Amino acid sequence: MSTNMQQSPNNTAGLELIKRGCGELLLENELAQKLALNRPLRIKAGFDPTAPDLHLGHTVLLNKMRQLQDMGHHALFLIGDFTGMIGDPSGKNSTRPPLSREQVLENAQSYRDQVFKVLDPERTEIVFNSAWMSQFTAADLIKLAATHTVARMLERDDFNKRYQNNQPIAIHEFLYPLVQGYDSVALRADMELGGTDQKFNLLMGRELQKHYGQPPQCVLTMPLLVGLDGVNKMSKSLGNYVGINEVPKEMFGKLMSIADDLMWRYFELLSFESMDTIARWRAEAAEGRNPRDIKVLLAQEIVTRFHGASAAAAALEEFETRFRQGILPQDMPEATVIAIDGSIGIAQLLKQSGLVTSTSEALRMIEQGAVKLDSTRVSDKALLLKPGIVTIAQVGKRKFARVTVAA
RNA sequence: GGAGGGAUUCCCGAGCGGUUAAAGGGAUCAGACUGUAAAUCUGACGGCUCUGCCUUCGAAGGUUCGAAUCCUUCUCCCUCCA
Repeated sequence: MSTNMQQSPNNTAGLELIKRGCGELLLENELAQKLALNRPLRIKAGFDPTAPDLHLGHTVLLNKMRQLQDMGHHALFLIGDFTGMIGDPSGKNSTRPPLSREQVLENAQSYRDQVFKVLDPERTEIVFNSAWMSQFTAADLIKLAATHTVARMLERDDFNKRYQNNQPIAIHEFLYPLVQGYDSVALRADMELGGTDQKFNLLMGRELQKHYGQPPQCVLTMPLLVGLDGVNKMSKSLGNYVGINEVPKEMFGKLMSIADDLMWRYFELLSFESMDTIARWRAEAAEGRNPRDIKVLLAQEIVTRFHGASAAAAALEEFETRFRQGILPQDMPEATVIAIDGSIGIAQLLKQSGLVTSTSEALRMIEQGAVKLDSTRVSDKALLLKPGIVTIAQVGKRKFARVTVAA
């Protein structure tokens, strides 16, 4: 892949590369014209100001951004600290409390730490929309709001759904697409990237740029990655995600937990393997090759990307010994619990060591046969342990702790 | 401003005076099985000093032997009319 604009004057080839894997490109001929200008294009992508926990879903977009950077383009990584006060209407009708300046900066640093695992820092500019929005006057805002009608806003799918379902829509939520669109004006963006669910907002940027006398940005949407549940889009709040900062064995295990059928979608959106290779694997699976083994390849590729090959190999090995052969992991959390009256009940021990969240849960787990001490199943709910004991406590297949009982 | 409808345990959603910690589904967790933390099946799924006790059905009061269920006020949401 070329890293220099001047070396890749072939715009047709560039256009094809840009389109690969994307959901939709609007408008293709406009982008061709922009590419023909032979200057680095300003590529915008917006992100929440909330504490980032970037996951594989984000990397679908970031990988595309990186690809564009490698073609010589300039990434505008927008942190929506002003829009964050609104909160993108998600149908949950919850507005977020505004973050403090310190929090925003802290989160921005956290973005930097994570996002440069994918993006090229040399070609990335991090910007905050509060920079221009905090200068906005009420009059400016009214002028901005006057550019669009309520009916137009209600075209947006989630607004429409909520409206149809008699769910509330606060007026300020209409401002979100407008402000996000205005960001494109302020940044003079040539193109904006977003998930397919962002299409409305991205197009709003086009409209507003025209309105403010700028050439409209192109819009490139990327498909949303389905979460581990196979149903909803991958998101932190739904807990169905694989974070790019997760330790190798978690990352590996989570990827192995996806349904067999779902892995093909993951291959398409996350893998750098050629489409031909993926198609071949798919055919092999259809002919009886164990899908588990192919899923391992996916998990290995992703873990390698973020942690390196040796970490990926180690994660695989641990996975095999632990789940196939049922051997205890090498490293596990340490915990110390206090025996108050000369001994401690098993339920208290599990609760205090953090393996369960309540004594009720501890008792339930014992009833269900999930609790083991030193690999021996515990069935006595009233079991007492004396100080001085060190034991490996286990709840289910995945929760362990080396527990010391202290007086 | 007027009339009506609604707020239930993580989510959706039943219940409409006692047998209700509250149906059903989803999510989650556990067990079995297995080719994996897949799939499938079974079970659990408020808390605690756990054969019992305590807290929960938007909030606060009230009626009653007894309320998620009835009454009053309040908060929020939706619909229609203006």
